[in-house]
Amino acid sequence: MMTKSNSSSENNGLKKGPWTPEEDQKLIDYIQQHGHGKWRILPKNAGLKRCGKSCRLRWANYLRPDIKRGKFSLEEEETIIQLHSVMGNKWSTIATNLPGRTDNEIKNYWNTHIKKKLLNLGIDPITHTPHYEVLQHSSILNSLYSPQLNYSSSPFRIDCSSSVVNNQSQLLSLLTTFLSYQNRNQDIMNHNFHQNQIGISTSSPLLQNQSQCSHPMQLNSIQNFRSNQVQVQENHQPCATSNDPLHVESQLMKIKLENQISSIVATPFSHQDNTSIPNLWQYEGGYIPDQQQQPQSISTMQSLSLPKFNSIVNNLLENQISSNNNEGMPNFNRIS
DNA sequence: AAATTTTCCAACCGCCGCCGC
DNA sequence: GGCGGCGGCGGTTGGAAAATT
Repeated sequence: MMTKSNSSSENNGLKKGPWTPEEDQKLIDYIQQHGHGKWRILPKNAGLKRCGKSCRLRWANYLRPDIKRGKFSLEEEETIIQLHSVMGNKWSTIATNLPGRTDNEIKNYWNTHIKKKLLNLGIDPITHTPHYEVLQHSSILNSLYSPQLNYSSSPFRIDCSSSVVNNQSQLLSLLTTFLSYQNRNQDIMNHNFHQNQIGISTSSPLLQNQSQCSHPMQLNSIQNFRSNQVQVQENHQPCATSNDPLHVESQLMKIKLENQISSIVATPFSHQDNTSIPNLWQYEGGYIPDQQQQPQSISTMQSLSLPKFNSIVNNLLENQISSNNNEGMPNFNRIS
């Protein structure tokens, strides 16, 4: 592959551009025999017309035997997002937490895949916080964040220093979980309303054409906050009604997210060690509605146990779905 | 089938910090 | 302390490959 300058371009008699298989072999042979280091003198000894820097890069990013190739796994992707939320563009540090991946590879993957996904979800890839417009449409997030919204620095920046949600990376982990569903062709939430039970199955036909529908959250009338999302929404009009399975799916997804947020409010994040990555998949349970539980004020949810909160949410869900006038976004605000 | 556009990534560049002199 | 060489890092980009028209 021709990359950068033409392969014949030279600088002080040193070759630049893509490496040939012959050059690769020379480098491999030399390093296997003598080890690496002393990159300045290495190319001369190895018979390569390259600068040391080029050799080091080729070895570190491509020829090293312990490099893992191929598609990034879901877990790797989540790890990258997690770590990036904590340390920003520290690609080499992030790479130390992903065995076999190079900083260059992670950087590329971030720029070509993850950044776009986050943007599509309305999450700022730099601050890892939802864009304000997203928060506006999520009542529980709203109730948690409204008093702390900080408009002075940036319209998208959220002050997460409050005691209610005291760890930004936790919120991120939820959103990451949310995001990860987008690409799961299998093992995504199913809508099982039978016998008052909402569960999760390992496969669902509902989101099979995700590439067109993008994310449930954006199908869920969290709209008009990004032009590309508006476009997707317009291309998929049927999602906007309560009878549409995709709409139901999106409601469930939203509730699952809010459910997790509630559990975090109840159990503040205690990890201080940045190298410790919370398990994003620890919550895989369904929701068991408790019909006796009455809806309560969102403001009291901070002190609710998770099962109680589940039942409240499910009562809400039942009410929302049984009513016929809930086009678009479920209106949780009415009980607050 | 061909032309055009978009996506992707290998490799480059400039900068920075460390180390030895 | 100052200087230069080196390794390492992060941002950027040229062009191949893939996707779209």
